[in-house]
Amino acid sequence: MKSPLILTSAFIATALTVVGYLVSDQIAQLDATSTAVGLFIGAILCPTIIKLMSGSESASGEVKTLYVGNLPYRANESAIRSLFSDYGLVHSVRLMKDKQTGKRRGFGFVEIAAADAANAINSLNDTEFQQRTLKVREAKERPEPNQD
DNA sequence: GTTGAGCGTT
Repeated sequence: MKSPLILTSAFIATALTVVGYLVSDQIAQLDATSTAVGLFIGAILCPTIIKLMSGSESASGEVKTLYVGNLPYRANESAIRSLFSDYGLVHSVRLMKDKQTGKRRGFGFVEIAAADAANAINSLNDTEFQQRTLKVREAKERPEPNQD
């Protein structure tokens, strides 16, 4: 999962070196060919870098954010992830904690595949989890684009 | 170490 980041960093470093070399070459010679090559590489690098940066999530498909409330304080993210993994492909789990005390506030957000989101909600909402009734709904705020 | 309606940070 972290290999693409390393490859991307190495790629960007190499790209910056090439661009810097071409710019220096342009300043030294003011050659039209090196200018064209620099512009060509720049035109190739920009979309590539942007695609590498934003393509890490769109490659796994649509992801929907779910709100999970009434969680037991003893519950951890691993248990929630394991619970939702039985009904859909879980992308990430975030249990919100108080920024001042660091204690758990009893609710969190689960990013799951949009195709399995409704299934997870209907299957886990108002169900018992560690002696507590879960509240599973769609997240009100901070949705990802492409929701139309 | 406690509590119990709610919608959030890199």
